Amino acid sequence: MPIYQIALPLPKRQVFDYLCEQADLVPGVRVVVPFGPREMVGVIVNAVTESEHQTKLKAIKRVLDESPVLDEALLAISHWLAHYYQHPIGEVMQTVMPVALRKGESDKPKPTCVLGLSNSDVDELISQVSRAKKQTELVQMLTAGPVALSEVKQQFSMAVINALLEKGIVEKHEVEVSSDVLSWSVPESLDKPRANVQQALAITAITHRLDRFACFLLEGITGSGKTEVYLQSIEEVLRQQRQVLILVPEIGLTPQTVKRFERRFGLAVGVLHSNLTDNERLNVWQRSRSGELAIVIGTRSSIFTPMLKPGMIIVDEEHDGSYKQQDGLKYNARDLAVILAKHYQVPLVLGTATPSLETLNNALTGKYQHLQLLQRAGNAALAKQQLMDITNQSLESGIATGMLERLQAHLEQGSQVMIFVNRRGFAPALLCHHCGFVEQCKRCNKPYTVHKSLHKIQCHHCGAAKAIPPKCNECGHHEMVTHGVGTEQLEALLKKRFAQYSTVRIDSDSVRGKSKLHTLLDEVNRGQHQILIGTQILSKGHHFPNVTLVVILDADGALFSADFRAAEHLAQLITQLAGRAGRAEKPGEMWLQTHQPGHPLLQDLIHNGYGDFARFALQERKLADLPPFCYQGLFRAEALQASDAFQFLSTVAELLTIENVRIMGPLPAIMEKRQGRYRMQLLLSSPSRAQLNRAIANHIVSIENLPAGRKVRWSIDIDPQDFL
DNA sequence: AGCACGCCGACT
DNA sequence: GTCGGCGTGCTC
Repeated sequence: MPIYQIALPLPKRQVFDYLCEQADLVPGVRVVVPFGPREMVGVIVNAVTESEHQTKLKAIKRVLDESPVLDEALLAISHWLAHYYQHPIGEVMQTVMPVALRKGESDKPKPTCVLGLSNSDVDELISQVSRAKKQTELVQMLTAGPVALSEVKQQFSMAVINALLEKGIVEKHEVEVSSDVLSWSVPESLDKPRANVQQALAITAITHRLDRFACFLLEGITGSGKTEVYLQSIEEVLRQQRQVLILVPEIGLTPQTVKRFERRFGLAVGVLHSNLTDNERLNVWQRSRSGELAIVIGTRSSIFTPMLKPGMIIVDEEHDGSYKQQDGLKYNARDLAVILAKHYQVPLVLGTATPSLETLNNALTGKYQHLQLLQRAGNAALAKQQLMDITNQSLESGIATGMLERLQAHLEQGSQVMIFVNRRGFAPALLCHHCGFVEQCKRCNKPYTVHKSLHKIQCHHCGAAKAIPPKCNECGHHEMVTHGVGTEQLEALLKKRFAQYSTVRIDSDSVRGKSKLHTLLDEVNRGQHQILIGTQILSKGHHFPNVTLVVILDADGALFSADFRAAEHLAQLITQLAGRAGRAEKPGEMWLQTHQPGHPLLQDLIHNGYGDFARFALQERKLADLPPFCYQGLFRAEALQASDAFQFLSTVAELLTIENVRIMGPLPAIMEKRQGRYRMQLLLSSPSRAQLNRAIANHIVSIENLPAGRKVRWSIDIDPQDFL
């Protein structure tokens, strides 16, 4: 009887062998197997003739698929992920599959519900509806032919639909979707803008040979028309009847973005974002696999969407941190896109105004083709960047007095202003004016953030909140003062100081849902608010044409951070913000408040721009032997007892002492304590990615079985993005 | 990861 | 005398 190796969703770097009478099962097929006292859904990895565990083999309970759910590309990607990230194959396959399929649901499309008219005499039917306006509209919509229920629901409420169903005017049918044909037509005469020279060069470079792997860095300054390059390149791919996968950052996926793609080609676009249900996700997955969808656009995990005829992959805002998954399988979707494009033999376009140093380095060394868009189209403007030295300056809630006057001047001109702070809440600490005691979260050993409007102090690391203490816990004095500045405090100051203008605060406290964010942003652009206060959120995706003054309150933190990428991220933030404000006839200015006006990185950034800064920063990384000039892997461990984490990592360090791999640690993590657990890490770095990988791979099973690992939660992070 | 088995404290 | 705490070990 044939034996199959099955990948099961367990944190174990091994497969489990099972018997099955069926001899024709192939890798990628899901099966249900008995596992100890329970049942699990696993995926066939391989068929073998012998097993080390011959005597204890059990039989597969049920075969779920006739053909593999994981196609050849996804299987290859799963193995690559398991090897590169040294992650258990079962968990990898779990990550790669949509949730519905992990649970064992069928991968065949469910019959869709469609609504149609009960007879063809439209006038007769409309007369039956009588005066109900919405119902008449729906009947009219259906005169063109039956429409899917899910689509009808977007425009009409269930009440309207049910009313017509009860009257027998409309009927519901289940229809098998048969979408085995891949075919769409792109209109010949697309109403498209004319590309400028640089755009045209980029489009030609990308579309020159679409039938092979090539990686492009499309470095386009804000407003240079990156999207138009995407669109015209996509057009060529679509004409070849091939599909396009587009990755966007979490926050960048707005209905407007999707509509732009839909309107241009008049084709169905599959959209994947975090608010979809498992079944909606599965539906897009199926329609992409069958070739029905020409374009799929989505966030990080969309990289796992199968395609019948892949033609191109685009990663927009390639520098964005949301492409790296922070828990479980810590993959980077942008890096994975390179592997996938190579596998498919299709071009990959990485687009951004502020390339990550890793990608820029690949472009500068010729590994990627570097396409640059330096001309700004029509209405775009870049705010003029300037430094404001605040050493010895008087500050009011963190803002320099001179800056307040500048705000006043811009507001009087009828412009909008934007102030950027990197902290939510009122103040990042509460301390006793008498003895200096700082109120700290006991689980994280970090100061509580003060939220005055909620009358609470909250730990921003674990979320725990409590009432603001009326007196010092240490000395009992009643004089508690705040330290530092958050968005809430700035809002209070500016509301008082500029009472005649409307101030709005945009951070994750003030925008609970995504729709709230869009409402507020719309209000800003309609001119309902003049003063805009916010965090990171403001730097992504939205334009503020009437903003003529942008102030960054504190640029210094990032210059002396323990995280070597902090300066890069600050530069990206500043450049992105500068590109979001103002327009050609009304250019903006941007001020960076700093205690370090002479800092070379800041100087370079504001005088020579991001491109120059990035090249300079790359030199620094090279001298310091940091990524992308070395490769890193990070072992993290956390335990209730700091010594347990330390001991585990020490043992790991001993095992991994290998030539050409530098080991640092075990050291406490930057966030040394979080949610009551002590966190330590062990950083490995090597000039050779292969040697680093081999060092870990050779010992991972012994590490996995280390008795010292029982008390700790540990994980490996290959190419770590941050060191929190 | 789950889940069972197993050996020591406060309770109907 | 039992219920239940979570340490240890195993799952093909």
